[in-house]
Amino acid sequence: MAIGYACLNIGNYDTKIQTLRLNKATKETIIDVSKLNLKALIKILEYNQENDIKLFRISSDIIPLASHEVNKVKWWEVLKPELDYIGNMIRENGIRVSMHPGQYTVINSNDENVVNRSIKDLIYHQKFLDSLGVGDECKIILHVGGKYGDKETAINRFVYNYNNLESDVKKRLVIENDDKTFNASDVLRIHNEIGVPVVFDVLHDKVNPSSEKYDTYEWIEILKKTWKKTDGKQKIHYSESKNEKEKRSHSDYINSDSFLKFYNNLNDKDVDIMLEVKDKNLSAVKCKNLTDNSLKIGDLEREWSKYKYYVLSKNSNIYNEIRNQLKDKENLIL
DNA sequence: CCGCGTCAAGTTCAT
DNA sequence: ATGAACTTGACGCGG
Repeated sequence: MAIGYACLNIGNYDTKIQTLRLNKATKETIIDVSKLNLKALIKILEYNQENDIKLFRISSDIIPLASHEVNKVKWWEVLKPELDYIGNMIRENGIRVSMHPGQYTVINSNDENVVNRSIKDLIYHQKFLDSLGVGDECKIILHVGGKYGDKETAINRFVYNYNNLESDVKKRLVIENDDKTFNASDVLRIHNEIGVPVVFDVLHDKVNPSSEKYDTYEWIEILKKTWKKTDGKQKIHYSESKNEKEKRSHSDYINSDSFLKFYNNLNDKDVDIMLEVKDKNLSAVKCKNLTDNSLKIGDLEREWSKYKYYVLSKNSNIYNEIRNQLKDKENLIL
């Protein structure tokens, strides 16, 4: 079991992923920003290694404007030394990385141009992971896409376009139940047609449940079967609502009690858990510690002290919440 | 240095 | 109609 976080790292210098705007995009700026971002990724991976975090989602922005037509850079050649270095790091440290294209990547769109751009974007993600030389267990997570008023047709178009993807892309693709349209039952149906593994998203299932009366834990068991041995461990997404009103928004931090309850209820702990939460590595380290009975309070406090001044100065809200969460942990341990 | 309008891109839903 | 939300705030201009 590994617990991970997505894209960004809070509280550590030189870990920011930069973006480029179109009007600034030249061959030179694209390479410069890419190099900076790969340096940031190295820092993040070093942090992950120090903190025993073995699951991480790499930001799609790592290569700026990667699948846009303005980007003609052969980054996989220009940046080969950096990519090799990072790939070695990931393999040596036994980290499982993933990527998650944005909401703009929609392979079931009814607009052919959108589909073509989306395919290009998937190829970018595949090429990035392949250029690191990481194994097939390092996945690209994709949503099914839009409904366009007719779910049936939309699913069929997804299946058709999926089947036409090149096999290098397909071997890394997994799909996820979303918060509005395609629920757990829909993605399982798609799996049954094309064999693509399914990431179960706990929060999405809460806000967009299927008509079956399976609960979270039953769904996780059912969807475990969609993962073949070569796909690596089953992967799930865990997050919590920001509040009652903004149910679909991710919370600033993971609530210790809720997470432990969830974790203890898992029938099979042999699953990788990706947290989607605003405070990123902070909650990831905390949740990992929560599952580790051997951990001492002093370790938690040391961990926390590394961040508190930064977080306090940047975001006192998160500071207070996390401090309270750590108090929870003390109570749980004692 | 800070505030805030804007940023490559698609789709859905709440207001 | 508009804006927010999503995998994610950061860029960069004007003051």
